[in-house]
Amino acid sequence: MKKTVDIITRLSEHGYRLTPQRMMVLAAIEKSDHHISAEEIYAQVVTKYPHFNISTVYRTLELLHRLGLVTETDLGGGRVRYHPADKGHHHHLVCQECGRVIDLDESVMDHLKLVLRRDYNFEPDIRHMAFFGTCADCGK
Amino acid sequence: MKKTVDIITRLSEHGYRLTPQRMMVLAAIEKSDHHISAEEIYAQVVTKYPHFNISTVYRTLELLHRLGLVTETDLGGGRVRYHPADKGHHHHLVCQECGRVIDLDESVMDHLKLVLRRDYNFEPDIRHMAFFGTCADCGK
DNA sequence: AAATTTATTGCAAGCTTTTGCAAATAAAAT
DNA sequence: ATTTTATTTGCAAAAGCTTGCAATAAATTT
Repeated sequence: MKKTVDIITRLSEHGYRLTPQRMMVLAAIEKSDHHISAEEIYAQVVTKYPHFNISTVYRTLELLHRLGLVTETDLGGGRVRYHPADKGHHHHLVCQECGRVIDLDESVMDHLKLVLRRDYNFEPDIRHMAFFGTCADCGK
Repeated sequence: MKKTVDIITRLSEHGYRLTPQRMMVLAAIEKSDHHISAEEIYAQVVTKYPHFNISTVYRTLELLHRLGLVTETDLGGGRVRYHPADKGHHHHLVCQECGRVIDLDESVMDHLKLVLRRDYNFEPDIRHMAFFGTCADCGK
């Protein structure tokens, strides 16, 4: 399990600056126990740093995602949710009827990953997927 | 291959009204040879119907998607793209480096669909997926 | 054919996310 | 320690999409 300090090292190694804003966004994501939204990160940081702007949250999230340190997932609800990539890769089933979110083990995507690599020579970024559909209860 | 008239029948059967706006949105989607965006549909219809509003496009697309007549897919580029569901189910690989879009046969998702149905009793709506990643050329 | 009912539309406002740009500042060079 | 540099930030505006609501109009009933 990677720690915040390792992510900081990665940023530094890639030549990105270690700004207080980035450190606070990172802390908010790492300490969150759920799939956090940009607005939630903003709300946490702005209490300590009143000038803080939400566009910095989005830019930091884009950077962390591009470096593979954070996953971005649309779980419905009209906003994207973020999760530290090191806190376990997993996927979700989202019921479009009742909104229920079912956790899925990472391994369910292994076969598809293999096919895309082998048959299409494509390296997919499948670390945190959400599939929409109808759950057992709602399907009668 | 389903025709526009069949979609109109389905709408009518479900008790939805056959308004001129809906007919024009439908015509724009059906006659498009690519994955069309809401803005493109709006631009086409508004030339014939100046009062036309883009919120009607989004509401019509949501309805057609809910009835399974149209697929919604994020192919990158900051906007969702729409496609008639009857024009062949297929999927895409989107390269995050060069933006290249590779077409994928519907069957690549068969195994995953089976697993989700069998092991999770979940009926997934996997009719038009896009997977992001790195294509053969960009992966060196 | 007219009246009734109820879904749908247009409009305006709002929400989430992105972007251009000048000012600020982290890190490197002196 | 100071200056230089290039990245990053805050701000404002905009893009894409959604939603509340009163007015409109499709379809049903009379």
